[in-house]
Amino acid sequence: MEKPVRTRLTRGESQAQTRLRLLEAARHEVARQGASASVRDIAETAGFTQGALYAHFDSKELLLLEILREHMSSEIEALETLLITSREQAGGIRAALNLWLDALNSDEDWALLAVELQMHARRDASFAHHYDQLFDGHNQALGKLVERLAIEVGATLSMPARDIAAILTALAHGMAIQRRPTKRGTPDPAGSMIKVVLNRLLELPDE
Amino acid sequence: MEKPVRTRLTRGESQAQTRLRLLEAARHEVARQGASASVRDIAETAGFTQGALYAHFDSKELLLLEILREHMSSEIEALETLLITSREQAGGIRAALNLWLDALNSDEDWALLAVELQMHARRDASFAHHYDQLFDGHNQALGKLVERLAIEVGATLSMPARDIAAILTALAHGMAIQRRPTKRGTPDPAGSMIKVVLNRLLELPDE
Amino acid sequence: MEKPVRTRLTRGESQAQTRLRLLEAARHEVARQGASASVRDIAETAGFTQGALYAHFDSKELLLLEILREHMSSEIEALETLLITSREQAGGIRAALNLWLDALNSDEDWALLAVELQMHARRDASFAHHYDQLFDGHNQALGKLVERLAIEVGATLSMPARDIAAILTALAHGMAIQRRPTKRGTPDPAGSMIKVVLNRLLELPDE
Amino acid sequence: MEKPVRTRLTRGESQAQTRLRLLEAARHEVARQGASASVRDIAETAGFTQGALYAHFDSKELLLLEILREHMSSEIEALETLLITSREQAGGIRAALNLWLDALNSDEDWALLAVELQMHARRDASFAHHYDQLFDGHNQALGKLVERLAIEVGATLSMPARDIAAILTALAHGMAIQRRPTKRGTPDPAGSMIKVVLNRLLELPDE
DNA sequence: TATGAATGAGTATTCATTCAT
DNA sequence: AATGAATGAATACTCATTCAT
Repeated sequence: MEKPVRTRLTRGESQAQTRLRLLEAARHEVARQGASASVRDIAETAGFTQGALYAHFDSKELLLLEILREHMSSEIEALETLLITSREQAGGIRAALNLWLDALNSDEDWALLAVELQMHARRDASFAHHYDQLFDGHNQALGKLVERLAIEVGATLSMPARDIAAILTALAHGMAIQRRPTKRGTPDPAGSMIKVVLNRLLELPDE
Repeated sequence: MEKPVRTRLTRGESQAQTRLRLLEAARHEVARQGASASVRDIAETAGFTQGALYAHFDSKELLLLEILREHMSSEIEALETLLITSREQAGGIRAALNLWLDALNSDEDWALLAVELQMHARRDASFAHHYDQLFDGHNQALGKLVERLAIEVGATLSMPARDIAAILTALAHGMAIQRRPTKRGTPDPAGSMIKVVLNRLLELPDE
Repeated sequence: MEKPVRTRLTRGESQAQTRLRLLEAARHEVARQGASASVRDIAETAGFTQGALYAHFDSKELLLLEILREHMSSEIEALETLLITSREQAGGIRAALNLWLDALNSDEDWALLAVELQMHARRDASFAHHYDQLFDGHNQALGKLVERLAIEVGATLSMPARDIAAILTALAHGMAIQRRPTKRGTPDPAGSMIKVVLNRLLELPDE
Repeated sequence: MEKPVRTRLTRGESQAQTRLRLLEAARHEVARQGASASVRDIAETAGFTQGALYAHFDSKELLLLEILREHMSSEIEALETLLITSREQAGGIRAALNLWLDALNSDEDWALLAVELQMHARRDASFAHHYDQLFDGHNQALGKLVERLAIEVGATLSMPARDIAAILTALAHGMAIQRRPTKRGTPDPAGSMIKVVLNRLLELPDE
């Protein structure tokens, strides 16, 4: 209709911007509707067409995997920060551990997205390849953090750190799907259970 | 497949038989395709029409819920048996505990079905009502078993038995979706992890 | 399940009773759901099976036609009574005329049923045969009443009485489908419009 | 049917053309089968898929409503033209009035479509919203025409013009569903009845 | 006479994906 | 690079009707 006047983006810039807007829209729609958000909705929210979406991502699931990847990496980063700052902070490592687990457990929406992609991976071998790569990377990173945490609190690991990481993830996922949508404000009982489990695995007494 | 010997079935018998064949077919198809198995496939496998299926079950999900219910109740039964026989057997309670957990964890297909129905319950409030009822019942029964087990092994429970049951279920579900379809015979690493977690929660030393 | 103890009905009595209960149930369900009430619902309400229903009526529509027939004949009867009693009553024929039209117009549910059966008759020639027979009979009876009414009030008919009857019916049906389900107690504007039309056709002044 | 000459359509043109073809097909199928024409049939007749149909219209009923809307607006237009040209023509206003009513009454198929959508509106509140809007607009426009017509013929209105419009519509609908498919060429008796009614409501003598 | 299990063809609607422009 | 119209196959579910018992 109207001729848009733009401050000339280079091809690359514009391409990257479109991609970002698609990812942002996907994040928004997945938060609202879960992984069953439709490609149409995501594209519309981004202000683009479905075709544009497919120009940037080979499938709906690979788009969702991308936003999961970003979330996971920022989660790891946050945990690292927490681990570092806790040393210098009041309350000591124990308080930090609590914060850590709360962070791990807080993202119900993300856990559900991960579950749905994991289920999809079971059915689609080619997608499984991509998913596993992401999962393994995340699990390894989480394992390293657990290791550092154990050293920090002077705990002995009763099993490989990677396995503990896998347990924590499984537990978070398993509890996320159990949870019925709760009243806002209600503290989530899943959180405290996960804490107890980790304490036990690190052979620490409960609080 | 087989030529049925029709020694004149009464109406009630025939109805019950149809119902059983539908449940059997559902079990088979769900094992193959997961909960996304279509009503058409299930009905066809059973050798009936879709209409017949709906004459016996109000919705696809309620049919799947039914087979999950049967499985859960036979699982509880098996665990009870295990608990009783272990007392009199060699190897003592520890060996029994291992068997117990293996049993809990071995049913990957069932865990996946439970996960899919749980996800469905999140989206459909009326189904959630039915699902929750089943889940709560199962969790309570499992909790009671955990309690008896703790007494048996002389362990102290660090949290309500129901919570431990919920954790075990969450863990089994969470690990089931992590697993890729594996070669038959491969021992499943998830099993040993769950064992460690339960040991820790019961404050028992690992083996 | 249980063996019913009955005071032995003859075959004919029991048959007639079943028929009556089916008709009664049909009336009830049609009042609730309209002509789209399902055969299953009707049979269940009657306490019988669908098969029993088909033993008594050749099709769903012929059952509905039957209850429409009964209603129409009792409607004609009521109008005749009204016509007779009005002569001897205070308020004279004018008051009676009003009552008459209110009666004609009051049965929204029946009008809707008639409309749905009429639409069905357009699509199904064999049913049309039955329907037309009923309709023509009713129209003729209504026409005769209009004639007597005209004599009673000393009016001149500007067209064949049968045509006036057809117009009244068409108007009642046409207004019934225009109406949205209204609050109970709200006086229906359609009623007064029909009155004016009849007054005009009888060349009477409005009130 | 015809070989389209593709002088390169713009996207908008092509979209509009598809829409038109769908509407055209809907008109055709509705004329043949009534409002119960299936989405599948309509889409096939148009030469598209069901999906394409749903890309253009939110539901089957909204598509049908659209073709009813177009018909109603062209009907109003035709009546306006008739009203204007009648003044200057031989036969005077009386002849015009006859033509007018014939036009009003002639479209049996459309009346039936309106009836079916009206019945659907009774069952579906959200559709009722759309339908009522169309109906009210049409009724108002028709009322204005009745008013102008009354002035033209020097008649006094015995009730609000809108009510007369509603009566005419109800009568046309009510007669349309009464009618059995007639032999071509047979003059429709419904027409003359409606004429008499309008004459009476305008307090004009019959011809 | 009444049963009720089973049929089978039907319905509207949804969706990720493609491709000519 | 982005469009967006169109695809086509799949989905759960409904219903009047039949028929062996």
